[in-house]
Amino acid sequence: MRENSTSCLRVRTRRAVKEALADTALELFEASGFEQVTVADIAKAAGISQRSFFRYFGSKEDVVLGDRIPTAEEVLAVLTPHLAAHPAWEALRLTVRSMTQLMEVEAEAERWKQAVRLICRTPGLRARYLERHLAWVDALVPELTSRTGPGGARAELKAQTMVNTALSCFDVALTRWSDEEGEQRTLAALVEEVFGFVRIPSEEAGV
Amino acid sequence: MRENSTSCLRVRTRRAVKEALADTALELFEASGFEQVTVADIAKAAGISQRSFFRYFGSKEDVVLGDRIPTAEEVLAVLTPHLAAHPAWEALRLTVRSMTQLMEVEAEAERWKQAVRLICRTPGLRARYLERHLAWVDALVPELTSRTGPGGARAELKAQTMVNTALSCFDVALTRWSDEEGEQRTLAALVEEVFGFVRIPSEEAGV
DNA sequence: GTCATTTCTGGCAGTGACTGCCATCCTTGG
DNA sequence: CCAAGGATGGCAGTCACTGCCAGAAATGAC
Repeated sequence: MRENSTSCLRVRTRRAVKEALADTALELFEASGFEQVTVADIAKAAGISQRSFFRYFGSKEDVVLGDRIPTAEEVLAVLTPHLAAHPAWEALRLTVRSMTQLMEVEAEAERWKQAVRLICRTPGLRARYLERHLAWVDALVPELTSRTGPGGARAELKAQTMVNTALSCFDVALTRWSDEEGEQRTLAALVEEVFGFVRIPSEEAGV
Repeated sequence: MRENSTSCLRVRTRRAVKEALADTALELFEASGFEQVTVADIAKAAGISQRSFFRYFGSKEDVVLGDRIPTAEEVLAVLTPHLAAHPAWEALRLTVRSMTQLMEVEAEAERWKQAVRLICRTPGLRARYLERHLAWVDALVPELTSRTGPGGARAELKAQTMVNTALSCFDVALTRWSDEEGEQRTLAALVEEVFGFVRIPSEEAGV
């Protein structure tokens, strides 16, 4: 197949350029702050045109948030099996824990940590980050609604509450994790601790 | 005093113009969607220059979010007395309930409802809205930290979790409320129901 | 009423993020 | 070597937003 060999090499090059571009940009952001750095600055530092920058990243914010954040489909794929074997809140906890492990293992932990710190420090980025969370909520709620009890509207309300609460817990853990410099605490351990603060009584076994 | 009489009249005019401007803009947003409407459109429809628009609203998003959303200081002022008389989680619940009542009473309920619907429908607005929530979190967490237990870092972590969870509950209730057309359910009642799903065990009375 | 001060206003130019279009490469498979 | 397709750069244009400036209007002191 022609397309295969072509893309095999092209894709690799493309990915390498994208990686280098992200490195350059993050370095500049770290030094001068996200908003102070213009796209023109990044492009010049990376030796490409401004136009090409937007061929690699849909927006300036994408350089930071980029592909690091799982899509709604990925999260849903993690949730579904857990949901088959556990009650709803437990399944959410396990899902969040699985995601943290994905993030830490990938040898990009330090870069991800740097990105999260940048996100927490920049309101605009933080907002975009939360926007992605919303996509997760929309994807997870329907899956959960049927499991949270009988009542239609009430079940959906509870599902929304649970998902939002779980993501809040994740957010708190992630923020704290990115701030801890000296301590070696695992993100997963922080998630466990934060989830330990919250109880969601189950209604599945009867009222 | 000269400045007093001046501002007394000027401020009133200014407020009226701002109100009319917001009405015009919301009408356009409702009809064509937030992103489809340009600032130039709003200005033309309101009969002012584009430049003047930005003298009344700091950004296009401010027309929707505007002054409707309480500031961090206001929320803190509501929380503090509750915190003196109740355990932390209970105080947060009462605080959220108080805020809902503020929003419903003000005879602007329908307009606020319309705004919330617009916010929920527009990702960018939703993100900005959540950004304001973050300001609340930053303001409320310090006040709560001392009340959530003895341990320093752990207490702060728990406080962050509680505040974020409470705001999630508020958010879920508000979203549902804005969607309900026929039903006459109170926002406060919805808040009660949503908070009913969540338990935050207190550690204050001993480990 | 007159005058000086303050405030509001529109216009204009400029920045910064982003997009569409087009000409030009440069790689790749045949 | 050649044709096809992807990658690139440049250019013009949109949109949100800002600073600057000059003119109009309201305001307060006299």
